[in-house]
Amino acid sequence: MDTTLLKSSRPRLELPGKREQTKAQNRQLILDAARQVFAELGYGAATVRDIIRATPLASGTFYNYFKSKEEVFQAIRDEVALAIRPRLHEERMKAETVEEFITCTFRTFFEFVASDRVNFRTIRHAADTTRVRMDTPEVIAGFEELRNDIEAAIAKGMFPPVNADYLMAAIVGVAFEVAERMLRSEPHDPVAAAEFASALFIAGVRTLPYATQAGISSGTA
Amino acid sequence: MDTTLLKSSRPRLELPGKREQTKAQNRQLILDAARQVFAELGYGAATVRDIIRATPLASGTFYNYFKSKEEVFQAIRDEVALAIRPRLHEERMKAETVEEFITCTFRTFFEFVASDRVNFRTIRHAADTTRVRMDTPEVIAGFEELRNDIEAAIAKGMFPPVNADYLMAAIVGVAFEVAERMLRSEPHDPVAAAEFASALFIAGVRTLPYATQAGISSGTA
DNA sequence: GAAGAAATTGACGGGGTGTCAGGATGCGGT
DNA sequence: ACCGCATCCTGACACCCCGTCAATTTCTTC
Repeated sequence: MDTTLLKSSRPRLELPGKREQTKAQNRQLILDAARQVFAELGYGAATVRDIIRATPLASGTFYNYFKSKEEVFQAIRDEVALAIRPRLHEERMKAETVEEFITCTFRTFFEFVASDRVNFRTIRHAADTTRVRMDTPEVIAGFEELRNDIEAAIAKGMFPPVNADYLMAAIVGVAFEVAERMLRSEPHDPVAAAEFASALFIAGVRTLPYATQAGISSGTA
Repeated sequence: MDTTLLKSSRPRLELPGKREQTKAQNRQLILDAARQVFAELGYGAATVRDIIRATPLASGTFYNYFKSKEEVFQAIRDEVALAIRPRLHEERMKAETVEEFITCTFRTFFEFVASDRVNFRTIRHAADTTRVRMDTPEVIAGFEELRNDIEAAIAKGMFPPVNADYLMAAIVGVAFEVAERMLRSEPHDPVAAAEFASALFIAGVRTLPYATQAGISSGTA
């Protein structure tokens, strides 16, 4: 569709070459079909054949681009993770207080989810109760970035020395689970969700048990 | 195996009848095999044939007991939910303070997970990053019971009037995600996990935005 | 334009799915 | 003890999905 500078403008520096072009196009065809099919049937019920059938390509071609439906799913998730991760990291780096750190994390996340629920619907089957969550390398990297940011904030004295691993896990758990609830009621209200989650953690980090490694001791009363 | 009072003691009130017996036994055979297979291959890769092969039964017999591998999985999850749900509810009913309410919830949950990781491993593939979470009716009932308990606590004046739905979601999210982390490092320390999660929420509920329906207003500063 | 590289196609062997007719087995009545 | 019935078990079957591969088409390069 987006055939800008195909043969209209100067074919100056590397015009992609028709080979490269259809390659990128086919990949996109498959990804779009997969999003469609996953949203319709749910990840579990969807099949590589379903995806390729929603495409003008032949079944064998699928395997030139992805090894399995799992890998397509990963690619879709990675797209999402790559879109949001830098934003989250950047905002957290600018934070100078606990409040800013927590608030901007949740604010950005919930707003992203609300605006991108097509991708998030992919994860759940409509009529089914099965939820599939795939922690792709990109997603895991996002989690670890959060943990690193927490550790950096502790080092700066911004956070008390809490267990960064558990705090990261808790933030992730609340973010995903509350997002789920948020999507369940129209109209979506990412601001309310973010305020809720932020308040919980802002108060929480002040009283979390301190733990440099694995020891436990109560924080401030 | 457990053939107590089969033909030794008085065959008084309804001895189950051989038919019923083998039926219950076959069901258990399938469930045990399924637990084994899921733990070994992961839910996604496991197949009805794998399960039935780990059993002396024929393939067709499987479908006399369950419609699909999904239904077996549900049955297993329901067993777990039924085992822990009454315990959680009972302890929360006894709670007279926010601290007790929160603490006993997490304490019981994490100790259960640590002692029952066979069932929890079922949910994750060993080498794979795909996580499957199935919210069966029993599990959902457990979530709603938590929300009801929260609402009851609010009515009693024990909790401030927070958004019970979000609070429930947050507790669930933290419980599952922190449990995941807890299981990742040996030896498991459910006490530390519970202390962490409890501290977070005990402080949190004091400052959560109050919301009777969907409105938002800050709680105590 | 021809030779070569690269990508596409669809048929194929292997295996999983759910079903069903036929056989086995416990149950109740005589 | 035996028979007829209902129930359950069995494994073969038809169908579909998977991933591969030789043949073919399409692009690139000289």
